[in-house]
Amino acid sequence: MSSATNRRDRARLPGPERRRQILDVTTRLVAERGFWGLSMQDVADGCGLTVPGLLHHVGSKDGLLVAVLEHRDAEDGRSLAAQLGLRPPEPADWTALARTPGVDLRRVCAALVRRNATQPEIVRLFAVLEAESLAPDHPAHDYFADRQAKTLDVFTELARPLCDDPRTLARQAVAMMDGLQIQWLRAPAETDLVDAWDAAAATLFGRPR
Amino acid sequence: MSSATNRRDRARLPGPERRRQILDVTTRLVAERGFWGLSMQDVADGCGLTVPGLLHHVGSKDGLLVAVLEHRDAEDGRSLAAQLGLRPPEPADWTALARTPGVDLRRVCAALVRRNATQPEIVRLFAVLEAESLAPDHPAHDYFADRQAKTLDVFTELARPLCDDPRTLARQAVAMMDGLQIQWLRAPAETDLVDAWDAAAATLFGRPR
DNA sequence: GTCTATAGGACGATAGAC
DNA sequence: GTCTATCGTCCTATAGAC
Repeated sequence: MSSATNRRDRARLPGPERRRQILDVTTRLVAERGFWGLSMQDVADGCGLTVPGLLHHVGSKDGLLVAVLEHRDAEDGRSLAAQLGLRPPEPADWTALARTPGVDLRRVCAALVRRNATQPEIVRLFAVLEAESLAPDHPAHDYFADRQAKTLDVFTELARPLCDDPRTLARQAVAMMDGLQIQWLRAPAETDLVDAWDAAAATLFGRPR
Repeated sequence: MSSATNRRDRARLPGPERRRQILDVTTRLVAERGFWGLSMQDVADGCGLTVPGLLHHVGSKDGLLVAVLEHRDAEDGRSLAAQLGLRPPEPADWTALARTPGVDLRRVCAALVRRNATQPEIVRLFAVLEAESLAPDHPAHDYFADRQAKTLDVFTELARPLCDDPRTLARQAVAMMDGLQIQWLRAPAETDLVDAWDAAAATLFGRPR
């Protein structure tokens, strides 16, 4: 018994693994409590660390949140690109979607919803932060303001082939996704997110293809 | 200078006025910070009270939140009843709407949106708490679970005359309202809530009347 | 109905040893 | 990379005087 957990059950993980662990634990806790309700103590406990040990990795509580959001963006970009069959080199660039032939708003939304349905925790993270960050002094305020603007722009481009007023359709698609996700999170037993979205897509985009 | 503010600028308000002041200040602060981010000290300061003075009125921090939510429900019930021309005696009973001739989901949503557009602060209060209260141990968790269930039921009844699948339409109407409100709160300059809703109503319910 | 005083924690962050 | 120790601040709530 010499190799693993050799000092009081506190594993001394290599840097990258420790970082991933911190991001995972934080994601879960922020989804539950929001940023104002998050305590560094809880995160540290969840990682088997002390608070100063945790701060060594992330600098500050604000820094922790930023790290989580950046990590999620990277993951989501990769997943979406993979689902839509894009080439891996530049996965993080949402904007590229709008210029990819054969990809329209309907397909992108369907892909997003299907991915989201498999990870309620992440959806909840964004739902909570989206509301909390309306406050101008919230550490993620600018991040979410940019995100909404960028999402609406890309969705508008994607909606252009589908209707006369793509901006309005983009707005409605975003609103519907956000709203259905909240209902699903509150009553997961009653609601199937994919079914609810497919019905909504029929309303938004017209009957199937 | 004997009647008002006679002791260190701290007005000794009569009970009901003080209560209203507390609820107003709390509403504003919860809308900004959520419940986890709310501090009794800030509420007390905003009322010109000490913290124990504040606690005398509301009992506890949880009690304060409950008081705010109950107060809002009462006000909203009154307003909606007035806008739809119902008799005042029983304004708080949402359920009655479903049995009122000439009232359907389209009209009720239009009335709700038009009222909400005049009070962004209240809309934000609900948006923030709706997300925060997804956590099972949040003091408003049960309140919002009930609220969502009840709203969906009433909306379903109201949608019955309009389509074949009223439950689905009800879900979509709720989702769309919630989602458009978030977008409006984040970028009030770019979005007019009433316009956005009227466009969405055309999508959801079909072209005008 | 409002105060002073205070209990009793939890919080985020820093300094410095190992 | 992680620790111990500690600082200073903020928090909700209670007890009891006025």
